[in-house]
Amino acid sequence: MARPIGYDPKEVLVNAMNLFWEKGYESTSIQDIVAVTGLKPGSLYNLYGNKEGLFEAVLDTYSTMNLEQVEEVLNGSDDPFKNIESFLQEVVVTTISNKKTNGCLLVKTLLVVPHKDKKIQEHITVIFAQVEALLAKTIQKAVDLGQTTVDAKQFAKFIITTIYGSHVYYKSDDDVGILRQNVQFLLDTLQKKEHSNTAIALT
Amino acid sequence: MARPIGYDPKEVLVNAMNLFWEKGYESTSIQDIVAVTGLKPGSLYNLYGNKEGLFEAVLDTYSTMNLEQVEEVLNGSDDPFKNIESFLQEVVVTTISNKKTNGCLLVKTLLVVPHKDKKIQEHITVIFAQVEALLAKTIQKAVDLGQTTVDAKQFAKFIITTIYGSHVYYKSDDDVGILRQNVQFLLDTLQKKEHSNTAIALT
DNA sequence: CATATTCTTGAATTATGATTCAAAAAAGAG
DNA sequence: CTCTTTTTTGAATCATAATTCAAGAATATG
Repeated sequence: MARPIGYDPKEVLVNAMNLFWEKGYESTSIQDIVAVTGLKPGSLYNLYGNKEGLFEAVLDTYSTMNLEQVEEVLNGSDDPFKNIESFLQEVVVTTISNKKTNGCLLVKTLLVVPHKDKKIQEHITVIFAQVEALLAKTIQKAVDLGQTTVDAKQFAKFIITTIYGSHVYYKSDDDVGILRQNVQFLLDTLQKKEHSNTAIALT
Repeated sequence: MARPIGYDPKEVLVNAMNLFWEKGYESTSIQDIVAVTGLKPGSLYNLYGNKEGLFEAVLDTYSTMNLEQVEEVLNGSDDPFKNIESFLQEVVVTTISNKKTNGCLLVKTLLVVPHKDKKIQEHITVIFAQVEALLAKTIQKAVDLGQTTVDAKQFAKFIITTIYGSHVYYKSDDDVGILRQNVQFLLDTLQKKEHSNTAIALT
């Protein structure tokens, strides 16, 4: 009855996402989006209303992908401490492989999106809170098993803070050592161990 | 012999700085700068060449101000551990009072400035390294006095990472508690103490 | 195969913002 | 008071980018 869409909406969003991620919201033009997605301006505006709408859809794509990955790692085994360890190592690996695109899209966006843009800010805040909640739940499991004695909620916040910070730090100094070191400090603190001075191995 | 300049160059830079800080580089137009500085476009271009040149001058102003402050606190007393403590508390206070302007201008800029802009990126990297070096020196003093046993350089990096991260975290969740908590974790780790669960008092 | 419906196209429009430049203004030297 | 030098002005220009829209294309249904 009607002309069907001639593209994969998922693919469009992933392509747009990668571009926004690399160049940032302000520096990415609709022309750029047209170039990477193949869709013409009219189609894009038809689909998403405007640039901001497209960006919100991109944020959804990004955060869904991330949340799924985090959830998978944090529930990877029966051993919560191991899962936290895997999560932290995963973060290191991801940060390194994201180098070109400058760390986390959400962090970047949060710091930059103008104040007016409450909608986007709140969107991101909600996603952050979800990741933190997942992490806190896993830490609590570790506490229940006697693997650590930290305050789960507090320590989840501390971990998240360190991850944010690592993204920034790595951007200014791309020495992989810092990433591993920070993870090691976190694990040591979690276990109240002496800091070992040896970086953890990467998988 | 010639017409003298009719403004205070320092004041111009501080005004421009505050605007860039609040709105970000891309979202600040020359028109905006004209509005807050009182200088007309022609004068601005005369002085700084272009928008990027102006921004570099702003970065200089910002980092000079910051470095001076950091140096002052870290050399505030004969007790290096106390000085580190004061520094961390100072950071908390500053982060809170900066709320409106979204954390550190340098962090924000680093994450956002397009790749091409190597000059600005390197500029910021150098400043970061200076702060870190100051911090490492103070920690080393503490080590020499037997106040702590951490690796000074490593721990300086960890502190810096946490500060970056706090800026981001606080942006998404303006609960002051997180800032104090993170500082407490750092101090506990520095002393290898049990984490106390009580936030440090603000001055 | 005609038609209704929805999707696509991309040039045209509108908006915004960086930059230039020729003319005007200010000050001191002679 | 005139002239030289430097600064200031701000409208005009140039550049870029967001958004619109009328015409064309594709499909399924009757």
